[in-house]
Amino acid sequence: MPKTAELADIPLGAHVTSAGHAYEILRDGLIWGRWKPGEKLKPQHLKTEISTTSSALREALIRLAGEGFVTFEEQRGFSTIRPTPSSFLELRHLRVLLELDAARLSVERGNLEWETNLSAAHHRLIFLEDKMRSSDDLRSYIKWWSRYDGQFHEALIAACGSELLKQQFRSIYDKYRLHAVTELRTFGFRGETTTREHNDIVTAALDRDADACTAAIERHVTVYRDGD
Amino acid sequence: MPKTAELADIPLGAHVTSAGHAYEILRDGLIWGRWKPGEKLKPQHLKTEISTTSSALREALIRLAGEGFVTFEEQRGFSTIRPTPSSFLELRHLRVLLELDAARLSVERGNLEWETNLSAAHHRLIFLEDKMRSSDDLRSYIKWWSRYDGQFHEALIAACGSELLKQQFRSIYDKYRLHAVTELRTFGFRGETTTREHNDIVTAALDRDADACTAAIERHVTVYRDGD
DNA sequence: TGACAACAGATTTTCGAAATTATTTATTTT
DNA sequence: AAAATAAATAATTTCGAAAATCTGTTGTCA
Repeated sequence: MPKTAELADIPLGAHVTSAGHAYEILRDGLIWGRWKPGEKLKPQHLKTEISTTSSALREALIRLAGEGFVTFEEQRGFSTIRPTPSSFLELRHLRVLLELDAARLSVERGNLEWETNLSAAHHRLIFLEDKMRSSDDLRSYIKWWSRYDGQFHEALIAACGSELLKQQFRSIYDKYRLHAVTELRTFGFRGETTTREHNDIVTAALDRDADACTAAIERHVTVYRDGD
Repeated sequence: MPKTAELADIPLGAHVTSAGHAYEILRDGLIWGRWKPGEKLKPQHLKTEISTTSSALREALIRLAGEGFVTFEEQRGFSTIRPTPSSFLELRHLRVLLELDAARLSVERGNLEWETNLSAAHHRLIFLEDKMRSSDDLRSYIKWWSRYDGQFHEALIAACGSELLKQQFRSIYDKYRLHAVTELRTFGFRGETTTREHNDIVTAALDRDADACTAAIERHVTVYRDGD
């Protein structure tokens, strides 16, 4: 369990290069809404916020544009993406497609180590969810919950046997998270329901019931049925 | 039908910036095996091959690394990816996953314009395949066949309703193509079989038979069953 | 008023040289 | 000879200023 001091902020990965560092800062800031949707990201401007040079920022922004976290147009620079209901649904659809496929493979192929890691990730997640239900200030928990949720879903698909599939899932999941942050703030934490869903997923996975597992994931992800 | 002169080379998209230009050249070169697998791509070196500055090349390489066409490690630069049997299977698996889903949606949602475009793309493709069967020098056709095949599969999924899904498919398809180029050179053009498979796909699609269509696609893509 | 050109300010792109870091080669030590 | 160290070479990263391009404003003309 994290100490209180650690709960305040998640440490970013250590990076040797300044461009790599700028990339981490920007990526984190983008996911957590540091800049308004559609806002222009000008290297010259950002170098006061993030203390580095505009060249390093440009390089980081190019990488983020490739991953779809920012948009880029030749001669007119970078902007944050504009989350729309439609882009949210597209991301969710792709997330479900990838996760169901990967989870099915994982359930079929996973060994004891996979079970153990999944169990551990699940335990850590529901422990935090328990804490959250008995707290009135959720904001400080959201980042950690988000991280643990991500690690849980990664543990679930870890044994799918395809590095590419895992990598694609992670990329989509992170962009989905960027969109869902808004929703999390609007609708709040769903508490016991979420915990029950996570339980269903793990139970089915450890029972090696791929159909039940994928069904549980789909229920879990598509809770807000806003016009699929 | 392309003129002979055009057949020799496919024109790259016009770009305003020199980094964008370098990106196009590099991407095309990577797909068509201009550099050996695992070969280091050093900006300083490349600027003699591709006449531009090392900075522009670095920027282009960063973008290509983000898309997975080259690998990148901090402090030790860029290299071309090493196609392995395993990475080929992973790409193919993901390609099938995305294309089946997108094609099903397209078949369900496509309108008359979709039908028309698909029909056109198909016509152009089988016309070239006909020519190829009665030719003894296939090498000059491969690039064009590859392009038309890509356009055909894009036309097929065009009506899926998700820009993100189409974009992801394209990215995976291009990397799949990079791998398949080797295979195409090894096994050669499969001729009549391929044409029949393309026919099956279009027929099912225009019949609005999603199940038959996805089955036909899967047969088409997973022809070389090397240990899935 | 509206269309258009010229201008000014801001932003993006280009470029290459200096600083940093990795890699290879040569030398010394065990 | 093998391992460790040092020097030389090569590659990567950083940096900022100049060039090119875009954007918004002002002024002119029909």
